[in-house]
Amino acid sequence: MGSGTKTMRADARRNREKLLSSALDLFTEQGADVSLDAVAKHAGVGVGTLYRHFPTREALVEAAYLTELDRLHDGAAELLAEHPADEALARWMDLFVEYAMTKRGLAGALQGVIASGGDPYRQSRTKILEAVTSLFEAGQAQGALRDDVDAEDVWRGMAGIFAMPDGPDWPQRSRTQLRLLMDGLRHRG
Amino acid sequence: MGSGTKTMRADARRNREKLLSSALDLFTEQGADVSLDAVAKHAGVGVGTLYRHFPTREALVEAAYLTELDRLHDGAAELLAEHPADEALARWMDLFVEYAMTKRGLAGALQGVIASGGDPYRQSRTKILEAVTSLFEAGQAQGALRDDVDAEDVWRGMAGIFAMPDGPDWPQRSRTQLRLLMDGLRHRG
DNA sequence: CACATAACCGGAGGCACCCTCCGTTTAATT
DNA sequence: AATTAAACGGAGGGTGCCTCCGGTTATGTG
Repeated sequence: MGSGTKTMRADARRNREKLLSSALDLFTEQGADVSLDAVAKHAGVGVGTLYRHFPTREALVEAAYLTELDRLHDGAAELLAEHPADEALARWMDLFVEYAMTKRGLAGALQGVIASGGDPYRQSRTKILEAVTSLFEAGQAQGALRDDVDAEDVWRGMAGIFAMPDGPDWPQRSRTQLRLLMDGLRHRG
Repeated sequence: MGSGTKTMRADARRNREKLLSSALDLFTEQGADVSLDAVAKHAGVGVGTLYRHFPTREALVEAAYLTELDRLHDGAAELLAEHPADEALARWMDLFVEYAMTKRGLAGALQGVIASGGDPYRQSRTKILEAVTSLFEAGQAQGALRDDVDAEDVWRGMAGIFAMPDGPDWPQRSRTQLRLLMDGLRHRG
């Protein structure tokens, strides 16, 4: 990830982030063919800056997606630091719904990334599984969650929300779905 | 097909055809992102004319493909009128290779058609199967071709060329392949 | 703190494409 | 030959892409 994100000049990093978040907004709510000029303007930045950070449209979309993926991944550790593991997992599932929503929104644009030879989903599985594992196993260690299933089972259960037909209440239904799963994961009694 | 191709004014039909053949040329040899201005110029026609005939890029690409499909389909009857059925089938296979080549060339552009909700391949199977059937069954009736296989088997055999890795000599190898198939279809002795 | 300088910023500008609009041409009809 | 509805063509206005470079700013040094 962020090759030199660490040694970047402060303003450079700021702009990079503004661009990513604008791209996320516009792409998810307006589709794959937003103009890059529009993204730059929305970020309050010149087009030159955009092109310096992301030489191609695909680079921008891919980076936006990977950022979102990282947010999801890193969220696990943060939640785990502040809550009992089972509650952390429950909250993390809400994060997961948000991730799923943006992924849906970006789908069209990501399609284009793949068409130009990219592979944006390469680390998705790994990262997500890593997060689930850390949360779930912590829950087991704390005696709050069942021992007869493993993290992959949990992940498969969560992935079910991708199969649901979308509609205006998709997020709500997904959350319900995941809450059900969560209840199933706790110890009886 | 050609909704009112029959009652169109002569110049209109001429231009329509010039446009289709130019589109075929340019799309197959330059890829999916040729400019429509370029297509019009290549056809020796104003852009206005292009847009009148094909309101969207997708409409043009789809029409070009369907034209090619029709050419293949209609070729069967023509060949059958001029040659013994087995020879007609052999010649038709050459037509099929040409069709396959253009289909490969258009693949990228057709991908876009599908993305905008089109279904260019809907009638492909039917039309091709219809052509094969007429040729093959005529051959059987004339006693030149085997009786223990049917037109669908022939079609499956021909479809094999789509599985071959492409390269500069793809057309040649495809023809060889089909000639082999053709030999297998004739009666022994 | 002031200065130097390397890194970064912004957006004007040139180019290509898209698509519409309307004055002109032409095929078909009588 | 005259009429007219249909079709033509391409100029033009709008938009997006991407580069280039004069101006700005963060950061390390004296």
